[in-house]
Amino acid sequence: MTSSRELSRRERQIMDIIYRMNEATAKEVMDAIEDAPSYSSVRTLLGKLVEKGHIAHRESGLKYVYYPLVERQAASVSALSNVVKTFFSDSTFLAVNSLLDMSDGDISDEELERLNKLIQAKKKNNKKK
Amino acid sequence: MTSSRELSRRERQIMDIIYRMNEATAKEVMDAIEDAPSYSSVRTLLGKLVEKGHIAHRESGLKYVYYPLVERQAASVSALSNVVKTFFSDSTFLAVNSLLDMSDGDISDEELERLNKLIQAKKKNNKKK
DNA sequence: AACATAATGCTAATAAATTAACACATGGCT
DNA sequence: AGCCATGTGTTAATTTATTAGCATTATGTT
Repeated sequence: MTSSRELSRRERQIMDIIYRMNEATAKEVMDAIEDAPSYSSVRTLLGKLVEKGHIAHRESGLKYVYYPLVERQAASVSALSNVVKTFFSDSTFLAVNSLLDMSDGDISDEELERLNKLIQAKKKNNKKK
Repeated sequence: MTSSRELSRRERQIMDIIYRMNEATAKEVMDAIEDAPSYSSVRTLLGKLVEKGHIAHRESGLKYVYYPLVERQAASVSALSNVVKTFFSDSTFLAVNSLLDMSDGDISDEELERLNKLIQAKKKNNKKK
C-alpha cells in the first residue's frame, strides 16, 4: 500500500490537472474542475493524494502549491505505454501513425522536419544492431 | 447520464481488457485480471458496463461475448488526445517525439519508412493551406 | 439422461470514495 | 484592528463501488 497506483476518478482528475499545470494550489485545482465539489472536498482529496505519495506540497508565500512526485516525464511514458498497449496491440508504429493522422495541421513544418530527422536516426540505429 | 464517461477503476480495467482483446467473454475478462474478483463480481461489472452503454454482448454458441460500443478507433483517439493534453501541453509533436524516443527498436525500417512518407505528405498538406 | 459450463436475475453485505461541516490558525490588505 | 483568503485537522454523513451468494435456466457433451 506504499503508493497504490490505484486512483479513483476524482483523484485521477486532480492528478491530471496538476500534471497539466505542473503544479497548483487547492484553489486552482478546484477552479480547473468543471463540476467541482467544495473547497473542503478538494482539500481532502489532495490530502489523500499526498498520503498515497502521488503529490507533495511546498509553501509559496502563504499558499501551498501541490506538485507531482512522479516526474511528468515518467508519468507520460507510463500513460503512453498504456494507451499503446490497450489500443494499438503494443505497436508504437500504429500509435504514432494514429497521432499523425489525428494532428490536422497542428504540427509545423519545422516540427515535421525534426520528426523526419529523428526517424532517420532511428533507421541508422536499427541497422547497427 | 446517457453513457457517463465516468468509469470506476474496475470498470476501466475491464474496458481496457475488452479493447485489448477486441471482445471477450466474462470468463476471459476474469482470467485477464490479475487480482480478479469472483466470476459473479465480474458479471456484475459487465452488467453495469452494459447498462452504462459502454459495451454490449452477442451470443456466440452458448457463450456471451462482450464488445465495446465505442469503436476502438474512436476510443483510442480519445485516449491519445487526453494524454497529449495532460502531459504534452496539447502538442502532438511532443507526444510523437516522446513515443519515438520510447520505442527502442520496436519500429521496423519499413515502418519508419512509412512514417517518413506520412510526414512528407503532411508537409505538403501544410503548404496547401 | 446427467453433468459441466455459462448465463440470468435478484439480493445484499462490505469497502471505498466523495462530499462537506466545524473549529481554529495565520498572513496580507484596507 | 479586523476582514478575507488560505491553510490545518478532525469528523462524519452519504453515495458508489465492489464483491459475492443463491436459485434458476439453457445448451453442448459424455
